[in-house]
Amino acid sequence: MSKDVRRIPDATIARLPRYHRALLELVATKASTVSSDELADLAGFNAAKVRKDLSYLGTYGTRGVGYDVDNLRRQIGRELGLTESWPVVIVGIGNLGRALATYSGFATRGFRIAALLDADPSKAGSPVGSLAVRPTSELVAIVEAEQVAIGIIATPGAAAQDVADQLVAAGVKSILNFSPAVLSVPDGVAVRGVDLAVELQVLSYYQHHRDDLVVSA
Amino acid sequence: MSKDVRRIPDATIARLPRYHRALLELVATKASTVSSDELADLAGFNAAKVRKDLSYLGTYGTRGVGYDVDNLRRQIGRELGLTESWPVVIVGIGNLGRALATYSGFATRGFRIAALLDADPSKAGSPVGSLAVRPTSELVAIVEAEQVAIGIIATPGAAAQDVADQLVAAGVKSILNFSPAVLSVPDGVAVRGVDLAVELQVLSYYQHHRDDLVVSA
DNA sequence: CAACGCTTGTGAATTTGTGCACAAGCGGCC
DNA sequence: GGCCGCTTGTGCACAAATTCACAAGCGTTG
Repeated sequence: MSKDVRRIPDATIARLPRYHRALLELVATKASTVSSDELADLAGFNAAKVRKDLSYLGTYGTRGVGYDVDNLRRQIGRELGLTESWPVVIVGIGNLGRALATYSGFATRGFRIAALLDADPSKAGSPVGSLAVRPTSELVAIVEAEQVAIGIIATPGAAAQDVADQLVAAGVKSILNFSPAVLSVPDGVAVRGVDLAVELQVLSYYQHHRDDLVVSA
Repeated sequence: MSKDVRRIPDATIARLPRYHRALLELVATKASTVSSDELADLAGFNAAKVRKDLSYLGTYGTRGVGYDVDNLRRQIGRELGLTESWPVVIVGIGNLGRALATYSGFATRGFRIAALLDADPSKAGSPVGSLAVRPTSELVAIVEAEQVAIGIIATPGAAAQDVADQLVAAGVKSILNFSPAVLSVPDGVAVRGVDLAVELQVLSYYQHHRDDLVVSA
């Protein structure tokens, strides 16, 4: 009895945030409508992809005119679940954790930092931005009290799996992992990893093979 | 007259760093050989993908046995161009830039931070880790002196394109962009972007649609 | 030295994603 | 009201990536 479960391709979902951000910029300008071509430019893709991606969400464009900036932004936001800001916890308040805690982009793009946690008791109480660092033992209470669904891991790799287990036990269903460790979590918990060194190594590959690529014919 | 230009799929290249890291861990243990199955576990993929990926590099496994840990690590490192450490510059020494500057993962995985740069002259001279922050005006000199090929942008979005232009003008050929801005660069320059909020928003999508996905039949 | 268990390497099938090209349709203009 | 320019939405062909399934081959054991 499930209606038509509109299945949006993963590749499209990964691009929606970029559209969303581009539209936020457009809102700031006077622009009230935008064409797939312009949006492609702003988001860094091509027009055909933009149209196909947006078509999965529904028919929000007007032929001959383009897309209504404000409406489209709202639709994408709704699809991404950004209608109200998600509370997130950051675990591991080293240099990276501190940087994430003070990153303004989270607040402006749909997220609210509910708490900063660190296993090191000597860090507890010290302020980072407007929040104080709290001991990891308070995790369960915080997650429950604030209905936290997303956790960010910014610990060293060695501690990451342990923290992940605690997050899962506390009821967190989505994890963003900045440590280089590969996490194993039960079904139903989503994990996304960002490994800073991995990104550099990929660049290193293309840098290293630049000349190969030019060779042809 | 180009020999066989072994074209490695982009998707594979993006996974090579994960294999490389898993192998580094294996080297630390006693393990001298590893099967595609184990490696898949450690890197977070599946065995078939591992074997196919590795087959693009050459025939480094032994049937019935597995892959020689040390040799495979060396081969992947060579392919990624990690035989000696690349000098990188970090531009934009805010919270994120500072975190990147002190991130130990870069040093252990093939990169050396050649300089920290910031446009704000009041930051110049202040030490971050073992390096002093230098004004962006020194960029050209540094890139030339140290043969820097990779630049990391950790500025706010508004400054990112400007910094990218300067990096390109200085001769940097690969850019890792942590700002949310979309950069435009000439052909021949590689850009990779990591937008922290984008990753969270993708998680938000799956969190938000968790129930839809379970609905079936 | 033959048989066996184990693991790689890879063709082939399948799934997923991309890009083209054009019909459909809106809005303005004469 | 009809024509025209512009931009969406999408069917289709192609390309890339994933997964399956199995033959090839190594090493060990009796």
